[in-house]
Amino acid sequence: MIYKLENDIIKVFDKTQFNPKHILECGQVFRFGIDKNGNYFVISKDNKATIIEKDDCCEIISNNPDYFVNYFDLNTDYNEIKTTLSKNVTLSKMIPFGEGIRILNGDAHEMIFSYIISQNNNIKRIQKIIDKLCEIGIKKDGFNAFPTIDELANAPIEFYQSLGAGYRDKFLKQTADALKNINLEEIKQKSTDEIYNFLISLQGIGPKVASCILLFGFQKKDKFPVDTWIEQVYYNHFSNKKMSRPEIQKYFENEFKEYSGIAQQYLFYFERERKTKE
DNA sequence: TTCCAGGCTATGT
DNA sequence: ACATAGCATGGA
Repeated sequence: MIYKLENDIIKVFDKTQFNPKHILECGQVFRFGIDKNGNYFVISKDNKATIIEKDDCCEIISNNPDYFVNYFDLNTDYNEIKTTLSKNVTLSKMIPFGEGIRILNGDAHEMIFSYIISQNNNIKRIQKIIDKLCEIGIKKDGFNAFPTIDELANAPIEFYQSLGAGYRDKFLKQTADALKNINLEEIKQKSTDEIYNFLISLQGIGPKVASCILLFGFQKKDKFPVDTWIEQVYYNHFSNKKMSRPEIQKYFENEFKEYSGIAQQYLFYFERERKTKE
């Protein structure tokens, strides 16, 4: 156990496997930032958590501690996973850059819309578009909840056109309409392949976006999404052999098995931190 | 100005 | 089954 619950505050003691910067800036989530006190915060669904770094622990202050124990995946031992993944020599050299990364247990519905927006886009603009999308979400204490399926389905196409999302606006509207009569909790009971096929049947979702949604929204850690950054990691650090993105995905999923998605985050964070100075 | 960003759809072969 | 043009927008 790496955490304790005290007066609705989660105290995480093992900082080698919990680092708010690594967790939030490794590209898996978009509704986060640093508040005026210099503390990281993250919004998920209709919940918000603020993370305060102390000398001996990180304190997670939120409206819903149970939600965030699950959200931050606090019952999983990431040091054990790191040891396993370190058998790959190339990856073992990159893990220290993002040693406190954890895969967040995000909301499936929120991940679907977030990652439709993410296609052929950059993270800063993705965040701006999602922020605008959330303006129709319920007002909470200092933030907006992510809009529900009904709120998104009831919004007219003009709303989506006002987001600055470009050609993705119609994908968002079509997906909102398609999801209106679907219970995602029932979808969750299906096999990974069945969920994948359901996801790519939605407009604006292809192999990469579906893999992200499976990993971050359906907690399928054996998925390894391949985007432009991962393609570069592959050619810069693993092989010069020309491969398609689906082939690169297979290559890494075969290498990292049930921890593929976690390996992917270390690689993504390493490559992106190396090439973007803030 | 051109290129690129967590790619997908549509339309060829 | 695989290859590629076109796609909205904004920042470098």
